[in-house]
Amino acid sequence: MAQQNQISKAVIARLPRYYRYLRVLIEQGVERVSSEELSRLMKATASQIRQDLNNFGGFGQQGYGYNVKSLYAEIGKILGVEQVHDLIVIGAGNLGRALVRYKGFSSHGFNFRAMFDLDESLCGKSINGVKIRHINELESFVSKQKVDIAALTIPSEDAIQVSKTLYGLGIRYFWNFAHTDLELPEDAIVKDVHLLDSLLELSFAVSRSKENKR
Amino acid sequence: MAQQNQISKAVIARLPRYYRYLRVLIEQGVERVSSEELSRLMKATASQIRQDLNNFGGFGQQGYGYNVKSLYAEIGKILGVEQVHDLIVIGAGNLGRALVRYKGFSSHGFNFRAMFDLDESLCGKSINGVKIRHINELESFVSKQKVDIAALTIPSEDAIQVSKTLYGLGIRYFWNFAHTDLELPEDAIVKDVHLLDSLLELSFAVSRSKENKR
DNA sequence: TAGATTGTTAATCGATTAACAATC
DNA sequence: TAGATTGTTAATCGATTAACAATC
Repeated sequence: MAQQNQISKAVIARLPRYYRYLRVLIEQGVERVSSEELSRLMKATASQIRQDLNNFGGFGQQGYGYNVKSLYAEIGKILGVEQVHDLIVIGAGNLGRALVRYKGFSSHGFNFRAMFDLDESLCGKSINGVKIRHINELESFVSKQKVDIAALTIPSEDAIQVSKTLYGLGIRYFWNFAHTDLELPEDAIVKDVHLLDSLLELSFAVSRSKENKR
Repeated sequence: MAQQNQISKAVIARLPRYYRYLRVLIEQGVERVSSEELSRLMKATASQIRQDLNNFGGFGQQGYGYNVKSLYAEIGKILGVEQVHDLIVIGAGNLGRALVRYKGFSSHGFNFRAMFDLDESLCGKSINGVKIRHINELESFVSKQKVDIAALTIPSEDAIQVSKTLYGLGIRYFWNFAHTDLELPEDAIVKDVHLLDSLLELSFAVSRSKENKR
């Protein structure tokens, strides 16, 4: 366990991108790829690619490069794509529904098991086969079913509260779309998707370019 | 212009978060804050906060700290929140509709001007007051209207193609939700929101914790 | 003035890149 | 074997943190 304990966040964040490019290569029927070729494709350095991959073991072969299919499979394994992941979505609004309807997740083992909402009029309905339940069923549902990840698509204050409840019920992985930081103990792992923040970064770039044009 | 030309991406990515915390302080009626207090709140170092803010000029005062309201306003100005940003959304699917319906953007000057889709049966409809047009109206629309940012909520291959078209029409800022990297010249600024990638990072953490439990 | 806290320079840390010996 | 390309160590670069003189 200790070996792969200290892999930096930067490396982990790059893995899905490798995975993506390798898939494209497979679809193109490419059998092998060198770090040099991959680096040109991905606009990274070959050094970085070799360094990154070697965090997990030597997947390549000197004089040959990397076998595309097996590297793809290895990275998939590292990312946990082979396992089934059970998700619930808190908040059955537009964003929550968009997540449940999106086709791209299930092919990587992500399965939405239920949605929860405060709005009674939504309860009982199904989105893409996923039933909307009232938030007061949350506790009983989570204690009976396996839930790996909770996606939060509710307003900030609610997200902070509900995430605490979910933590209390044993959930440790959170996909947070609320525009706030959650307030959870250290061992909770939160992946934030702050849409306004990313839009503001774009806005910064827009404004700056206007400055420069003056 | 040269002064503020070389601010690192890491700093820019942190600005929206400062902005968010300062807003909360304003709402709590807090008048002034020291880098030390803010650092405790945000779980950052006071050093980093002072360093970050000083990229844009001395907003603080020795022995006093920072005035919350004016710092908030300054960061807002830097992020370009004071300006109006005109957006179009390519793809009127679930995600595109969720973006247009979300209330949080307009209060920061982001206005959706139109949505575009291939599906004729959607065209003419409006989502939250934003009209869906056929994709073949894109060129004429963009040449007549001011468009700052294009949000792409369409499949990967389409996103690559359409973004090239949009670039040709003069658009330089892209909010990309497609699960691919765009292929645009250097001066295009792309902010990616790769939902599957972020979910895979969570999945990695889930798998690794299971490893450790064995 | 004394105390507090900034702005800024210097030190440290980590991540990226370069180089090259090992090896297929 | 010769050529190619990895795995890995060393050098560089950039970002974060610490320290402290400047100053409100």
